[in-house]
Amino acid sequence: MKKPNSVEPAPLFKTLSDPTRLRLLNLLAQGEVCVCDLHGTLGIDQPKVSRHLAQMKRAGLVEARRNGKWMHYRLARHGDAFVRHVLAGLHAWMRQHPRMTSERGRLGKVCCQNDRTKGRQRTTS
Amino acid sequence: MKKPNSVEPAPLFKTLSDPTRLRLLNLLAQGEVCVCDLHGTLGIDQPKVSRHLAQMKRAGLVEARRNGKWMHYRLARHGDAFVRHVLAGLHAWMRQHPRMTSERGRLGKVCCQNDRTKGRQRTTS
DNA sequence: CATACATATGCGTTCCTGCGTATATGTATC
DNA sequence: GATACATATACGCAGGAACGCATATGTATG
Repeated sequence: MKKPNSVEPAPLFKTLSDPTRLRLLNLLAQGEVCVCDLHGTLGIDQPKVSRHLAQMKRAGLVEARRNGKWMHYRLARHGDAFVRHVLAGLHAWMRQHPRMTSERGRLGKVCCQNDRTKGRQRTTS
Repeated sequence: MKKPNSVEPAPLFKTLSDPTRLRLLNLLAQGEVCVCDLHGTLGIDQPKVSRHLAQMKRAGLVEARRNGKWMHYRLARHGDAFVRHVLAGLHAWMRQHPRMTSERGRLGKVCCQNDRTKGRQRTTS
């Protein structure tokens, strides 16, 4: 089912070459997040968020789940070793980057209060 | 001297998002190579090779050394851990990619016969 | 210093990408 | 089914990236 040879680095790097997409990936590292949370946390227009998510979904970097009106996005665990390697390095970088860490911290104070039964907990209980 | 925090992933990924540049990096993994060898091996127009090399030089991925009329390019050992991580993964991928391996093999049958005293040896002595 | 060669760069064009705006789709509620 | 809300997409535009071509720079050699 997997085709490890079909993964070309150039398109992957292209997908990762946009700062907005990296900020989204950074938030998604926290777990499953709905679009309105991403939109609210980063202060980015909703259509812009949607488009970038769609692009990353096409690239196989994220997966989506519908829950009522809300779409929840999460990181896809990718089958290709090279992709996993790059993403692991990226997330390590993000973990120690002040602004990225700050944005991860801001997540959870915004928007839709639907089910949080699974996944991350809100800091503001 | 180094500024590890100044390395932004997005510009790095953008630099790596072009197939031609990846093919050049692949050849440079063999050691120091002059522009005419890159040009001849890959069958890419010389101005195109020069421009991509210049871009990667600006990004700190390669370094250049002049030897008479020839410019020799080599991979730069980058100070930033994240950059090194990504490049290591990339080169590992290239090592097991048929076309990339083939192109590395073709290197050394072309162009300028200037000093090879240091660095890789030609297969065609 | 004129020539030949290796490399770099300027220029105009074409293509791609990301954006803002408006609107379409999809879902729940009344 | 009409409304409200969350999300996705269509459209036109503006900036950027890569390219082909011509030419400039830089270096050795006669």
